[in-house]
Amino acid sequence: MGLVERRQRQKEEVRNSILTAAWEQVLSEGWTSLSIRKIADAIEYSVPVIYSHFASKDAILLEFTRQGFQRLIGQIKESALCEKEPAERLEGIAQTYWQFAFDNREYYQLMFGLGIPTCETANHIVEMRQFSEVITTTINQLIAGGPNADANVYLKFRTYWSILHGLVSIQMIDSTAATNKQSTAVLHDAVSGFVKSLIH
Amino acid sequence: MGLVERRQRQKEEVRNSILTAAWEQVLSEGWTSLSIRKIADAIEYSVPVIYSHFASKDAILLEFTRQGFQRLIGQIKESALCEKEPAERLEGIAQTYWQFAFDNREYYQLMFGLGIPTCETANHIVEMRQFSEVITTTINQLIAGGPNADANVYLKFRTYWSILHGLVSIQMIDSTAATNKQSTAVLHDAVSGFVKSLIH
DNA sequence: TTCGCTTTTATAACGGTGTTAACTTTTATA
DNA sequence: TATAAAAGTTAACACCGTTATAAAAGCGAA
Repeated sequence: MGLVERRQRQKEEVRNSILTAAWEQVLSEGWTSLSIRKIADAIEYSVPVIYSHFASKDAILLEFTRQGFQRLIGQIKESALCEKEPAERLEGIAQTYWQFAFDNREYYQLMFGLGIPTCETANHIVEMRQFSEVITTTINQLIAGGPNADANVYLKFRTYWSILHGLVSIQMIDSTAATNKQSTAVLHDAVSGFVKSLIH
Repeated sequence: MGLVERRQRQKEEVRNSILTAAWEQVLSEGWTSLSIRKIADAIEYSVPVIYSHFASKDAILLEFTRQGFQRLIGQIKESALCEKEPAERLEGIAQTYWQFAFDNREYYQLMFGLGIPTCETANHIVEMRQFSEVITTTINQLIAGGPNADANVYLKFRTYWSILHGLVSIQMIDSTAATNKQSTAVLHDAVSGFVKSLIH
């Protein structure tokens, strides 16, 4: 008798309905006004049911953070496969990162904006490490054999990521200021500058 | 009779006590757990008194944002005076910006972290425009007569600012990762790369 | 089928938040 | 001294996250 299995499946369904209801609220009202009570209302269950699936509101946000990183790393790996040359790969990753941020503003804001993932929470997200790995590997390929072969790769990764994050968040702050074309030009400018500094 | 003046002075004192009480709370517990009620408790007044000085909690946060920009622009102008050469000036401003962010983590997080100042709120802060002006002017001095004299200065400003903000916020996310010396090295690296791209 | 046990779900409360309406006290003026 | 204005307080409203407690439902054994 697949009784316990059916129950498991039903539980899973409720869990998913919680997440989709939460996501709809985030899309229509933003992260700040997301509330457990409104989720309960939307899925037509009482509040404590939510707490039998998630330990706290933060746990729900963490789940979305995880999802966000999963998406991001998926798209980045995909774009990394397209380019053979490390230099072009770094350019492609940058474009993908940028695209992700503005295709998924809510995700990006949760992942890096408010909340500010501390070292503890961020390190618990496996996908974050993958993100770091893909880029670090590419940088390594780029500088191997060059004049900067002895550079601290982790520091270089941080610089690269900083450039991306900085450009994205400044663009998000005043998104009316520059056109999309201008902004991607800035992105290209900054990244190519970084790449040049690595191989010269 | 300096009666109305005395009252004005007393009102001002209460206003200041609100801000200092709020600031103490922020220092000890962070922005998220700052509350009107706790402020009222600290200054030994009832809650509505606070609302006779500030229209809302956001108004209090806005006041601190203003203060933050005031400090930042003050320190930046000071450091800009030290250096005559535009290239070194940009280096100095970057160091000052970095220093400000980590000397005043709470300010920086309020100004750029949570909340994410939208274009509307940010533009109402006069000091923000000054910030933009000082840097834009310096960039202009740097590229005038060079091979990039026709570059879009505003875009270049955005790139510069993005580099700074990116480095600072990534450093804040995992502040245990790199030593201060390494981080300022990264800062120098990134900024000098930017400067080179402007004059070559 | 009915009893009892376990799982699931709901009600209601606790302590907290920002905000404001209504009331009281103090203060200064005519 | 009466009166109008200012200052301040109490208490409420409508929320929030979280949880203790009670009710309902589902299921196995008698």
